[in-house]
Amino acid sequence: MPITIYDVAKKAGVGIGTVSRVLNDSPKVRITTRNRVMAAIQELHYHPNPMAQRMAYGKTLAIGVITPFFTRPSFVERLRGIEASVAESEYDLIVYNVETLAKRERYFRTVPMSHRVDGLIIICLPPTDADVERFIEEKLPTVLVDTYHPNLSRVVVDDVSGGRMATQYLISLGHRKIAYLSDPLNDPLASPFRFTSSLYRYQGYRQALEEAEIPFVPRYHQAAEHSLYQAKVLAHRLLSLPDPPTAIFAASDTQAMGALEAAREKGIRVPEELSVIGFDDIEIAAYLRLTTIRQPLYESGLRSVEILLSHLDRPQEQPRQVNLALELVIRDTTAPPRH
Amino acid sequence: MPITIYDVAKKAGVGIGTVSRVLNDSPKVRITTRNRVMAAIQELHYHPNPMAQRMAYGKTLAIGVITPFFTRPSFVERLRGIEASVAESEYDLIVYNVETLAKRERYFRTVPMSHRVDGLIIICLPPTDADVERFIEEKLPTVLVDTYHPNLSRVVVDDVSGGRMATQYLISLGHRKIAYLSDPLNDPLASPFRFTSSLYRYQGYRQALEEAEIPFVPRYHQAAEHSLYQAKVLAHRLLSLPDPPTAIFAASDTQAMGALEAAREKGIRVPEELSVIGFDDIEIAAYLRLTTIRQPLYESGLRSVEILLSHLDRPQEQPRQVNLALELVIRDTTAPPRH
DNA sequence: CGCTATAAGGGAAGGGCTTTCAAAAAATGT
DNA sequence: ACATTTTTTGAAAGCCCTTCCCTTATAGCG
Repeated sequence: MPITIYDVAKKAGVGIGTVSRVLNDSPKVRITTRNRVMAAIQELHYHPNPMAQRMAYGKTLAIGVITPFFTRPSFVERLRGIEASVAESEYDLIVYNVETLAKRERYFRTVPMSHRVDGLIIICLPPTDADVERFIEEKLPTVLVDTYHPNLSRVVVDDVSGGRMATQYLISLGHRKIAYLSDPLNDPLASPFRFTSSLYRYQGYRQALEEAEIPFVPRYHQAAEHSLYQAKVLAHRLLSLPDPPTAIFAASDTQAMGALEAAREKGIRVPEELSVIGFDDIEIAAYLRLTTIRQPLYESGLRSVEILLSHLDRPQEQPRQVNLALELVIRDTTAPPRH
Repeated sequence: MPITIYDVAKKAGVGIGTVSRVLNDSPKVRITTRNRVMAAIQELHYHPNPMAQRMAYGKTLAIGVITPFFTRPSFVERLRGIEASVAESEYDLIVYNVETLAKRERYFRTVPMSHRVDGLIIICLPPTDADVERFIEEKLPTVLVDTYHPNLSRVVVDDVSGGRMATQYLISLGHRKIAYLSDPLNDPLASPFRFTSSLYRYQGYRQALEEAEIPFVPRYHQAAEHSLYQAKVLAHRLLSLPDPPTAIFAASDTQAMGALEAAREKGIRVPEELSVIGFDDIEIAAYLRLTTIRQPLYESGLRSVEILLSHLDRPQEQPRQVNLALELVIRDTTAPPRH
């Protein structure tokens, strides 16, 4: 019942090869013939069957993205960039959402074997060496976003330097009692997906302290599962210390919001009595007038697609790394400490 | 180079038909033969080429979802439900994100013709009659979520009743000066995607007022583009009226947050001096202790997939409607007005 | 005007699977 | 053990494209 290339060929009085050539803009078809074919296509409302095309091409014309995207606005923003970019290409975007370790395992194992996508983008989920070996064995071009593996292309920011940037800024304002509020850094139980950015930001924080010869106070580092609520709890703990910090560097804007909320509950004025700086610059940060380190989330999505498409064109290409710039965005939640 | 069904057949010493039967769990293959084939599959690490399967089946084994999902957390939550459900099926999930009218047009036109998906889910974007005609003509099973068309299956909530519920609750607390804060209701320019829920909630609001014989005050209805910031602006306007409302019903939790923020900026205490009620019960609402009308966002995604899969099994099925329940969630942003 | 060089087009092969059909093998009954 | 039924299996057809090879039409040239 559906119209095939044969119907078009018959109607136009040509062979199917010619129709296909018209479809694929092959130069070797006379303009008059082309017009005849085009007319037939119009008339029959013909649309080539994409599955047959994919079969013939030996490609799936699909790109997969594995992401833990629903827990944090930052993932969604990256995904938004990816979708925008894929939409401009001939590829479809297939989304695999990871919320559990089981699903992570499943997707990391089955997606490469199943040959359902021509290329893969992975957001924030660091693959193991074994995973990567599998990707390469299956010849599945893969690009990482906000995570790293030496054998895969990746789009990253320098989180260490971002951590330093934030901390240095607080120091430059005159702060010396600076806390770092994050998700768990090394505990695979508490952080099963092994997100790494908080750890690197922590390292930057430590570096900045050291450079300024400010001794690190272990109690000033508080970590818990990533959520607004948990962040608020941690901030309460920090602000209840006998010698509370005058500034809090939160590993994400979401966590910074928790800190702001805690301060509000304790009646501590921001930025007069407490400075807060976040990380990411998600949409709501501008609204809250939150000082933060901006990373180009949307752009990271765009760039990852760009790299992937280039790998798809040239399968032999070497992995490459794109570093996106971080930027300090000063708003209203940071100020010099009192006297 | 890739391993095909022929390699497996040769290795197992059977015909390709038999391999295919094993692959598809056909009952008519002897257990001994099946084992032999299985062994060959294992040994060769064979995975059937999905494109060839789709070609042979005449199906794409993909479900598309068209959504404006990146602007509001509620869309993401619905999408999360859809992904979870699709992941349990044999289908892939292809995401089409709509941010502009142009993209809406493009997806609504091309997705049905292109035969890239077997079924379609559309979130919050009401299709026109012409759109629906196209879906039906192309025999593309389609399910709507949070929007309506008589000829398509849909998963909805009763927004009118939700609007009443919210307003009645405020009235029951003793409020009589109740504002409604929403996105534009009828202006297609300001609301190009024709989201309808705010309008229905407004109708419920009006009904509740009428039932309580509270005259409707036009200035108490303020509308602007959906965003936290715009909502704050509107709330400021409401709170600066000569006779300001004692309660604000916001058409979404995001907008309720704007109202809370405005109150805070004006030094108006919530809930003592101002009650605020939202709609949706997105994640952050619990954290903010926001009173709201909960709608089952995640579940709406699950259910839509369920219906779609059933339509895919039985193409002749009649469109059906699933109504999900709304629920008043009382938290800390609502209280009786002061004396 | 005939011959060659080139452009254009027809049609078969191929891609990897499912499914149908007919043949072979096994099971059953006598 | 043989005929008959039932189960199991192999092979071919079909799904709808793209591409390659070869033929035919056109153009160019002497």
